[in-house]
Amino acid sequence: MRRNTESIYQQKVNHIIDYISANLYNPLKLDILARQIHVSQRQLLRIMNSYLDESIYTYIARQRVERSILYMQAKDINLSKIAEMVGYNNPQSFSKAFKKHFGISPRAYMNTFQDRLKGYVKNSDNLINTLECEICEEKEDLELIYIRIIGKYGEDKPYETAWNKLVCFLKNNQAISNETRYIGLSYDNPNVTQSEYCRFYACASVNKKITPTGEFGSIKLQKGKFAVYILKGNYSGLQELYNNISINFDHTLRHGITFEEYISYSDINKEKQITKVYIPIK
DNA sequence: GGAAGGGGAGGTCAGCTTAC
DNA sequence: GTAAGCTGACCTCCCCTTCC
Repeated sequence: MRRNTESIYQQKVNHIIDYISANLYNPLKLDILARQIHVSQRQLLRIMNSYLDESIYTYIARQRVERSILYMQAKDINLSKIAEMVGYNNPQSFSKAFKKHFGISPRAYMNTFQDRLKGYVKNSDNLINTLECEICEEKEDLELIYIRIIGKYGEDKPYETAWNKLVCFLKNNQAISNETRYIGLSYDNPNVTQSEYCRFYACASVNKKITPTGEFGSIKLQKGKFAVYILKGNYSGLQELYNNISINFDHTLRHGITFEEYISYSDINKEKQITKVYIPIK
């Protein structure tokens, strides 16, 4: 493939992936998506097949049922509502798609999840004490430039390559300053999404307008309140921290905190060896 | 000449409706 | 929650044209 074409395609893929992520509850017909990036429906299929390693239709269906898992973790939402929230017009279609993907019905999955929570509550006091957590508020939206990695979280080589590419891109655009923040966005829960499909965005904040090209994209983190978990030392304890946070949902719920969306990010500060994991909250 | 992109045809399957 | 039947959207293949 020609270099220029590849660069254009990567931008189109970035746009479509971000569009799907933000519009899962809407009809995502092929013609609508094709219009988003000004290509024919056939060309859209070709481009996405080659970059996603799965058809766009499979990708959308997978995103929908995986997103539904997150909504199931909130109380007082029934299956009909969840089906609607992830783009299904009726719960039957949602149930069918869910069972095809996970092998069990949504109702069975929710029951299993509630049982796990009950087990967690019994032992929660010890766990709570091991987590250092604070609430912070970001006063301004954060403009970010990102490069996407799809694959197992924490794989050294692709992550190092991505961060190096990002820094190089920023340097070329004279966009690095002392105030630059390096942020990792984790969009998928590896306990739900197969590791080879997990999406991680290596991001850096920018305080001037930059037009992303090729594999780089731009994204805005909304201002608001966050629960911030802090990991001191190297990254070897990061996985354990994420595990603790994921089973700590009930702890946060009992403190009046609910999840709006499963977008967490790590604020990376290599000099101080501190990683902050942010969970957006209401 | 090779890459990119479109057209057509036939098969497949997701989604919807309905019934239980 | 499950199953059957129907419909339309999607996928795949092959071939052709256009573009660089």
